Amino acid sequence: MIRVRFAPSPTGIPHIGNTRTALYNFLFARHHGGKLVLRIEDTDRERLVPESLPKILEILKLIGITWDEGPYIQSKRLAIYQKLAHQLVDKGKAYYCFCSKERLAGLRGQGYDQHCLKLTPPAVVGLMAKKTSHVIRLRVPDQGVTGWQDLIQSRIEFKNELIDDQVLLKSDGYPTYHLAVVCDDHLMKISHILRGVEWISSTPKHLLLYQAFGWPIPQIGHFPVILGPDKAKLSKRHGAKSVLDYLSEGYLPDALLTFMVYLGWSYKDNSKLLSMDKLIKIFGLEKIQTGNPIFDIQKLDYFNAKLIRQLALPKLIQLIKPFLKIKISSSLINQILPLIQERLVKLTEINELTEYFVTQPKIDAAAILKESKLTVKETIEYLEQVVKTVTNVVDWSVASLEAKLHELQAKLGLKPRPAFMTIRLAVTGRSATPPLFDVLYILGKTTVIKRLTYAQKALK
RNA sequence: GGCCCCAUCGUCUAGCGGUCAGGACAUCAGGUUUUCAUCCUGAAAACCAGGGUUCGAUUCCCUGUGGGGUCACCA
Repeated sequence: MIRVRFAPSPTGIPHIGNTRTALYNFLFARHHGGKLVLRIEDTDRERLVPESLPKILEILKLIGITWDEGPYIQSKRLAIYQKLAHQLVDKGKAYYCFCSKERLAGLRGQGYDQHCLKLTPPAVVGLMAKKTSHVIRLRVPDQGVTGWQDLIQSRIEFKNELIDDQVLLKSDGYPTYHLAVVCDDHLMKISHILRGVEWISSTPKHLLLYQAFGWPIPQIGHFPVILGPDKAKLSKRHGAKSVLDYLSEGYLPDALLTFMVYLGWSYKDNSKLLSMDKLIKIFGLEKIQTGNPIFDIQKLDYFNAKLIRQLALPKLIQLIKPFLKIKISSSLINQILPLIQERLVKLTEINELTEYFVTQPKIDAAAILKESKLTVKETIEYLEQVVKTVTNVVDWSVASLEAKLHELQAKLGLKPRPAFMTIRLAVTGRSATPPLFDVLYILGKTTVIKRLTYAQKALK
């Protein structure tokens, strides 16, 4: 039975890299019909950020990651770790250490265990009675190597002599990560440990712990880490954002999902949007890359824009409403949305792409003149002609607007581009909009005339 | 710096001894006869270097270089 776990530390809101680790574990479990265990590693009470737990759960939920057990909370399992740590002391695999780290380093290799390992019980009791702070350390062998065949990387080995005697139980009675993770993975029957490469150098310490306990060793694999554009590990320093941040910026969950999964993993040409169901079917560790991928926001934009284009209109309307900041009626937004759907990269862009439909835009006289290729007087006259033409449009439709204005353009001997760009600029204040006649149609005759008149004044 | 991992277009990657080294994102050019966007077509763009092994290396081995990770009573 395959059992994997996602074990975040509640020291902040997980960024996209951490969430990807959860995703890969989830996909691996589901693909093989296994279980995902959620565990909260909160043994560092100094860095603990209480609000991060609900955020972690929210992110998993929004992205579509479900778990089968947990969340187990390590701080509520202290007795277990303490008991196991003392067990190791009894077995001679670990020892009480009353020495400072510096002193220990100085004594290393010179029989420091005379000070730490062989304290007889009365002596230990005596020191404890004096409230001398102490830790329990693992006795790491001085010789030999500890290694494993990594599921993703190659075989990895470390010389034991290079590994320090790890602290297992801190002086505050809390376990260190190393103790807690090994105990819990064993107790929770984790079959595959899948985490980021930043854990590689900790793995031999864990392996040694498994040996000390006499426990079977699970399979272990390390995912590449996501790097920032500067090729350093993605972190807050890069403004590494969480899924929550991206969602509020107008990215869609499935775009984020696709983007994350492709960072270090491949499927066909890496350009397809993938749903969670599809991913569960096709995901496998074999396609995980060994090199560290670089975070590229352009890919995210690509997936998001593509997904928005594929959305059915009612769904898009529903999704976009929370992002609307300008006052606009439902019927108007329903008319505009089909025109801007394929122009939307992020949902937040709805405001800037819609604004000129409800507000008189600023008019850039210089830009109009540049496009019209006419003098001020001629441009104003042309706009006047446009006003007359528009006024005379009886059946207000895209087709007749197009017909009449093309007629005018031909009659005046103007080229299409300057003729229509001048109108676009005069009415919308911008040079890039959906098709002009659709825009005019939605704006309505009154507003179009009003804006044309306004633009004429601005030109004077 | 020690230790460990990694190395194909700018980016994500396919490749698992013999390929014109393929695709996608981004970029550029052209087209869809008003802009932008979409869509279509095309272009430019990579095997880090040097040694081996082999009839033959992008692929296997070694060294170097480069990049990354890690060196806590943090995870």
